[in-house]
This record gives sequence, structure tokens and C-alpha cells, in this order.
Amino acid sequence: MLDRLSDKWVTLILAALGSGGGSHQPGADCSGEPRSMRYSQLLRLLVGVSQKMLTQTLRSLERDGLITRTATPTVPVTVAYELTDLGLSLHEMMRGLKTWAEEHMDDVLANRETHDTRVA
Amino acid sequence: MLDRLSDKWVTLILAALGSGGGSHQPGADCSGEPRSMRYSQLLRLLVGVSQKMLTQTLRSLERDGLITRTATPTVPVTVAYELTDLGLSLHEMMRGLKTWAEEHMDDVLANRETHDTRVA
DNA sequence: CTGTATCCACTGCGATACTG
DNA sequence: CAGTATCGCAGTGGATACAG
Repeated sequence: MLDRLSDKWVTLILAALGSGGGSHQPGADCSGEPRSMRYSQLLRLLVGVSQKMLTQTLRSLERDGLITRTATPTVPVTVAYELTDLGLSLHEMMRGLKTWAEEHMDDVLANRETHDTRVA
Repeated sequence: MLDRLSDKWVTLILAALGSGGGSHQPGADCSGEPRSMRYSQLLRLLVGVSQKMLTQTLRSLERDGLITRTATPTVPVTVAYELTDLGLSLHEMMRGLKTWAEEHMDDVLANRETHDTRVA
């Protein structure tokens, strides 16, 4: 469980889906947006993720009921991923962490510098 | 940064230090407790951690200014680890996550079961 | 007691190639 | 487009032994 929550890609996918990808047309009404994203969108957005990890992580999140996978049988196939309520609530938690990270990143970096020079 | 925050042992050490180890004498006054813990205490408390990982994690946390290391030159040496204010604030964040995990663990497990049987 | 140093097994992950 | 399958390596972490 802890392993799942503290997975790098889990965190990033949640963030991506929760913050709603930039897939909207200019001027479109995004209120109440379900914030769904395509497979390829995620692949592009999460720079550095391999197909393997993306698929793997997506599957585990679906299994855990944090996201839904919806395939519409167009040609070629279209697949949309979306946060469930559960996933959304987790995302809210994560946002708190993210905020903390952004606020205190400087402190941490400063501490590292101090610590390192004291050693060197 | 993300990697650091989403490290298993980081999370657990923070939890251990933040929740104050059970190192108190019965009836001792624990209010305003600095919640410090010894190396060996952590080693015992965090079941499954190797000396290597404990030391490594402790060092990185110290470097980031999240914990302090205090060695008192008794014989044998006594070393106490303690959360800094920064570390404490992170711990608070983590508690939120922990709470979420405890509240929704059941849902996740249920979803897994449903999902698995549907596949099988 | 509180570490450091070394070795090594394991596996997680990336890269690549292929399919519906 | 949205995956699955396979291979191979690198880095992570465990076990062990040693030291201040």
C-alpha cells in the first residue's frame, strides 16, 4: 500500500489527470470538466515515462479503483482515462504534499548546500 | 525531490520520529517532548530495515535539514535523532496521507477484489 | 552502541520489436 | 492509437563482516 502511494509515476499520473490535461480548445467551457486524458497524451505529458511503466501504472490504478479506463471502438481505438471520486480525493491529498514541496524546496536546497560545504 | 519524498524509509522514519517512539518511562512527563530516538531504537522499530538503508536514509534526511543528529560522547556512544521544524511540518503533511490511506484502504481492497474476479 | 565497507543477488526498468 | 512481449543491464538494497 505504501509502496503504491509512494510510486513516482502514480504520483505524476494522478497529478496529470487531476490537474486536467491541457487538452482543451481555447475558449471551451471547462467547468465541471471530467478531466479525462488519452493514453498518448499521458505518454507525451509525463516526459521520461516508458510505455511499459505507463501501462503498468495505469493498470494498477484502475485495479485499485482510482481511475477508470474507457475504450470507445472507433478506428483507431480511442481510450480515455479518468479519475474516480476515490482517485480525486487522493489527488487532493497529494496536492497538499505538492504545495509543501514547492514551499519548502528552497529550504531543503539551502540546507543541503550548508551541510555539504561544512563537510567539504 | 519527488524521489526523496516518495521513499519508503523516509516516510517510515518520519512517522516514527513524528509519532514519538515509545521510549518514555511510565509516568514521565512527555508534554513538549522533542521526540528524539536512538539509532538502535529506529532499527528495532522499523522492522525490515537494514543498517545500510537506515543509515543512508538518516544521512539524507539530515542533509536535507529534516532531522538533526546529536551524538553525546558517552561510552558507548549515544546518538539521538530528532525532527527539525521543517521535518515536523513535512510529517504533518504525511499524516494527512496516512489518514487518507487508513480511511480508504478498504475501498481500494474491495475494488481490487471486484476487478480481479471480473478478470478471472 | 553506532556505524562503515564490501560483495552480490535480484529485479525493476528502459529499449526494442511486434500486434489488434 | 494503444497496447503486449521479450531481453538485458544497472542500480538498489540485503547480508555480512569489520571498526571507532
